[in-house]
Amino acid sequence: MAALGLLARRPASGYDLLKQFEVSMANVWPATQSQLYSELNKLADEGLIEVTAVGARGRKEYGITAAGRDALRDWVLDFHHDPPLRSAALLRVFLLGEVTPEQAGDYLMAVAARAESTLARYEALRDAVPWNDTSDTDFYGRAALEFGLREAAMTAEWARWVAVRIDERSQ
Amino acid sequence: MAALGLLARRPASGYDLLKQFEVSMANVWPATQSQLYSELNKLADEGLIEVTAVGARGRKEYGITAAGRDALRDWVLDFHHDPPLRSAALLRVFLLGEVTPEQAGDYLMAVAARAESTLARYEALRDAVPWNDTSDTDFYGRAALEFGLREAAMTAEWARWVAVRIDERSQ
DNA sequence: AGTGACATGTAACCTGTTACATGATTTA
DNA sequence: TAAATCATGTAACAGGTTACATGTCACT
Repeated sequence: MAALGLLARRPASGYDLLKQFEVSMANVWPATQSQLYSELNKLADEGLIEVTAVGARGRKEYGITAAGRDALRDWVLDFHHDPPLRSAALLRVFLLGEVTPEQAGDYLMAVAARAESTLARYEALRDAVPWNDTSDTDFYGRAALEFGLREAAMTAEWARWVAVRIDERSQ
Repeated sequence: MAALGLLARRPASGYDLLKQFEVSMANVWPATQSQLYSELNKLADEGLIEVTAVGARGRKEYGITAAGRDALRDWVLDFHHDPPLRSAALLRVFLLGEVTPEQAGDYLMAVAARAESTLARYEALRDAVPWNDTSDTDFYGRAALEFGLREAAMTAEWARWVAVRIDERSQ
């Protein structure tokens, strides 16, 4: 669906999309090259996209069809079918009793450090990108970034909070 | 790995684990019956768990082995191999430009409402469970719950924040 | 005797990953 | 002309899902 979403903005080849994924959606929806090409063929088979131009080196430029745009709109507004998330990070927390309090504390401080470096990266992105509120792409990209910012800050605070409690408890 | 973690606490059968998953870990690591039984056989093949008792109706009770405990400790402290998360919910936000501002706003208010009901559920859980800080299981379970509480609150606030901005922008 | 809970497993299918494979075009 | 980039695809495998399949034991 991510590929369909990008093609809704403008036509592109698999190769183009791959690069767009790297810059704009890597944090949200990572996709491998192999996956993307088979996804494009599948979307084309279903009539949601179509080849709009053929270029050099076998390049196929795809564009979204009317049916594709309908399917995308349906998907965007339907959040009931979201797969339940499976968080290895949280599962670890459940199992932290298996290691010493020192190790558990170190682990949480590492989690906090990672969240803080993610936060710094997102802040840099927020400050570097000239967001233009009149563009939907910019506006909603900024909204998604805001989520990332808040989540990273929350995670770092939470990890330090737990680390402090582990420390208190182990004395 | 979740099964291994539960078996580290006490021996259990696949059937027992299935019920434990439903109550204690469903929010973090959902698992299907089919998956669990094949996982148990795989763990047994690898020598990380072993059958400690055979009961009626073919019941096999598994216990963690020394090798299993080592593997679990390694896994718990290693957060580098976490799979990158793929968030359908955030991808939707990126694509919200495909629908009208009204629909986008409704969508975000629905996200907020869902987060708030999750929050209420977690708060009820927090207040209902008699947490005993001297038990590792309780302590770390409480820490994981705290994450859930903060995440739900953050998500609800964020969704309302975005909804307000959509509203301002569409006037 | 029948129902419900206990208890485990297999088969078909889908999605995704890594690694492999191939070739065309541009640029230094 | 060699290297980098452009461009797409296949194969083997891993992990997960749904649905199917099977049988036992306790209780009424």
